[in-house]
Amino acid sequence: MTAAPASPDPDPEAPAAPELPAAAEAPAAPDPAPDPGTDPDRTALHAWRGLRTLLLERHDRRKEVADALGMSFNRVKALRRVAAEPLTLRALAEFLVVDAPYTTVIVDDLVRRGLADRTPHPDDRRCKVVRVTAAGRAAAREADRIMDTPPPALRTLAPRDLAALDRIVAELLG
Amino acid sequence: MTAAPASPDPDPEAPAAPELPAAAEAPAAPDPAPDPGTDPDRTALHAWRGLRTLLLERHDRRKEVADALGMSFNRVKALRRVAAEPLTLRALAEFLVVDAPYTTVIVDDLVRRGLADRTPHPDDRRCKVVRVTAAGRAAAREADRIMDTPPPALRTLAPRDLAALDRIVAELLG
DNA sequence: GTAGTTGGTTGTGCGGTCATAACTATTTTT
DNA sequence: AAAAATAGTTATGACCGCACAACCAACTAC
Repeated sequence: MTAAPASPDPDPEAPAAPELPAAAEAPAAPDPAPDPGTDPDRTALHAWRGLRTLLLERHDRRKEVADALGMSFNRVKALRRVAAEPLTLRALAEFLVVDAPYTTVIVDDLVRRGLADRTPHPDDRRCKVVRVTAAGRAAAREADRIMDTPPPALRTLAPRDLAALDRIVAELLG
Repeated sequence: MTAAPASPDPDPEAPAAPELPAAAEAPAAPDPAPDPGTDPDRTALHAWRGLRTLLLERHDRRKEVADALGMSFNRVKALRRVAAEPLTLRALAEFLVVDAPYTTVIVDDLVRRGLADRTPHPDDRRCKVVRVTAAGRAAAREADRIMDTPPPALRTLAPRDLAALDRIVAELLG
């Protein structure tokens, strides 16, 4: 754990950083989208920005899970895949969209952490099957737990709204 | 542009990679969430996973914008910030949550690309103000355009649903 | 006016991501 | 049986993100 290199720092006692005189211009970036209004495109933009803020800024589970497990998100992704089902290095490589050598590196890392092991393939002695260990399964479960934690506000949403959201999201996914 | 190291490869003529015999076990990870049902927590989980899929997998605008502009997403973030409003390196560092030396590196990069320049601060000769150039403003606009592009399905949603989604998202953001 | 603080730069280095090349051990093809 | 393909490993090395240390210039406070 390292100290934050730059905090939001709303300290009212701070010596006040030098501000720009703000040369009477356009009012600089209305980020939360101009106005929902009734125009569908405008509303879509507003909703889209809101969704991005919610998922990418407010609740960045990738970062959380990487921090919690002390490994990069890609390792977590590999671990979860392996925990879901033992697979060959080749299959893992395909899943992660990386080449074979790097897959070896990734699996080496998981093995070194005691989260996975390599076992011979029953039918093909060239292959190795990557399996999760008990510790790995626990870690993967923890990862799942974090990834699957919705924002608190989602769980306290009015049931009708929650149902509507779920239905709409399903529709958006086709 | 490099060739994809491993494609999804659903080629039916391929020699068929060695599959595991699938040792009659639990049915391996029901990822799209078990069932919406009527349980609020279950519905919340389902909706949350759907949102993550939509935002993080189907429409990863960060990757798109980085690819389109040929720079890392962090550079894009810096560029957009600078384009919104000229600011000092210190302020930019705070915004990006990186330390001062790395901020210098980032700004150097933007300057080298012709997207920004450094100008003296009117009131404090220690400071430098980073401003966007014309090319930088164009690049930032392009970045904005990509980031602000909702999934097509969102724009073709029934107006009632779109309005509902927008309202619910706003509520989730507090 | 000297001391301490702040803004910025340069240099160095660590860890992560990832590819290429080269090699071994198998399996498949002919 | 020889040739070709496939699974995996072992270098090696590139690039990126980013921090830390050390430093200078300018501003602030005593």
